[in-house]
Amino acid sequence: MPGSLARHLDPLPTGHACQGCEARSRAVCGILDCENLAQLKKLGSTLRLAAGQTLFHEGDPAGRVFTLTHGHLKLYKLLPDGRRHVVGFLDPGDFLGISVDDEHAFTAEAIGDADLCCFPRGRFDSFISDHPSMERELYQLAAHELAATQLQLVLLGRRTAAERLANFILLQAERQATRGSATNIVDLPMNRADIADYLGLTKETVSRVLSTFRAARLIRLKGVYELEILDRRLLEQLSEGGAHERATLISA
Amino acid sequence: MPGSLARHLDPLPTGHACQGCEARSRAVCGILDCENLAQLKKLGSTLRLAAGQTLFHEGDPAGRVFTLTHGHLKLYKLLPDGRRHVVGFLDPGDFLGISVDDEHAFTAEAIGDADLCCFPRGRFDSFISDHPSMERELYQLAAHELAATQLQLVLLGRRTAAERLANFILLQAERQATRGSATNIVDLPMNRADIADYLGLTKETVSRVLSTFRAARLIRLKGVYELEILDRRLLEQLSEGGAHERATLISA
DNA sequence: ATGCAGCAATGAGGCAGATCATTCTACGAA
DNA sequence: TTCGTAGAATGATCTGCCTCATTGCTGCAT
Repeated sequence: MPGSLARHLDPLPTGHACQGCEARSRAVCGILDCENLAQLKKLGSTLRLAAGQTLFHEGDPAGRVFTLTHGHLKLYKLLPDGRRHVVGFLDPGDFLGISVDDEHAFTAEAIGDADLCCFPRGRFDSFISDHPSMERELYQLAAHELAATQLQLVLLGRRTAAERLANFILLQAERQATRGSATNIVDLPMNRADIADYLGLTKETVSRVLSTFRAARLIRLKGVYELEILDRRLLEQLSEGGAHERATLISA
Repeated sequence: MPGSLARHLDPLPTGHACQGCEARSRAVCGILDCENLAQLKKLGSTLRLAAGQTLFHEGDPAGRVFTLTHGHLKLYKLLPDGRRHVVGFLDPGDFLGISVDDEHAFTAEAIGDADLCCFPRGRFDSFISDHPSMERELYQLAAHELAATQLQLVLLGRRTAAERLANFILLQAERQATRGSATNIVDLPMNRADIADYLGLTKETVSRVLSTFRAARLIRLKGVYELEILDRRLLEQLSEGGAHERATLISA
């Protein structure tokens, strides 16, 4: 969900601990200058997750906060009977650790291999207390997340399967645009079941709707984990949720 | 959604502008001492809304922030074709104005008559910059809201109509407990259509499920805008979303 | 009281999406 | 190459909730 735009950054001096970090331009630490960044970096450590590995479970004590530097995570909650809802996906640069509670509210699991910076919460908190710009940045982030999540509420509460998927594809494209190429090629690092659990659908419905989109020449599937947007305008109309469009656009 | 617990407050001296404010114990300004509170109060003004009146529309410039001091608001978003989703309800003490954008992300409308404190955003922002405790409080609030909204995502994405309503009733009861009586009497200031649009259902389904609950002796309807919880345990089981329970609890 | 207006409750039928089952495809191991 | 496996795609059927329509209730104005 975090959709902060890439910042322009001064290059780091050679030998800086964060040299070559692919996530810095999008991450909260990106607002720090050289010295402060190095200072923060020293407070934490790095961590590598293998595909499918769990970073933490729902209910675990939330003793650390993270910045994802490479790869993708999914965040989900489980109901007692096994139903699952994916609350969000994390891309490189995303921050993980906005929380009131001392417990994690969801499970975080690596989709592919992933790298993270991690910081003990106490040390991180006192660092941000000393750096008001970071504090403000985190507030902005939380506010931004909140707005995005409210949009997702509307999606889950009131939109059709086709609208949900159109919106998802465009959002995914947009997020990838902020981290590089602004093409119409969209990566889907997660599988169909993850998408389904994110959109409140079943994997079968996701499959079917994507097939419909393909048949209607809205998209082209380039393998399972990648697609190309062919008709952005129509996807946008679907995503906005105009009324009759739905019927006519897709039935054809 | 905001569920902050009531604070213990030192009484205000007679003549204080916030004397007798029913919302102070729950509101963000409640953490301020006498002087600072008076100082904040002077930055803004008060506002009274009649039932059904709109405070602002989605897309309006977000030039002010608010604290609801009396009554109830609903916050909703509209789709182009008229579908509506209620993002949340506001009770006395709730803060309205967490936002990154300079535009309101939803429409805010009074359910009954309502009173608010309102502050120009610029002045409010500089006030909180000068009061780190307020800043932290707002961050906490945003984080709390975010967590509550994520729970709502699961609700809308993965729960049945009965589970949604059981959860809604309990949540409503809980919020009222923080502002006074901890009884089993629950006020529903909003009408069935509002509840439906909040839970991603239709008003008919809300009606039907409430009737089912009544028939199953889970609740008693005391007029349209008030109900009594008769079997909290069963409601909780439903709300948690255990599997088979659903079938057996309600069919009887 | 009577009629009216606004919700809520209830009934009948339809449909979008779920569920269950099968086939297809890609890919890694033997 | 063949086999085996996992996920995706597709088909067949079912169902929970929606839609549309009617009835009932409560409060208010005449």
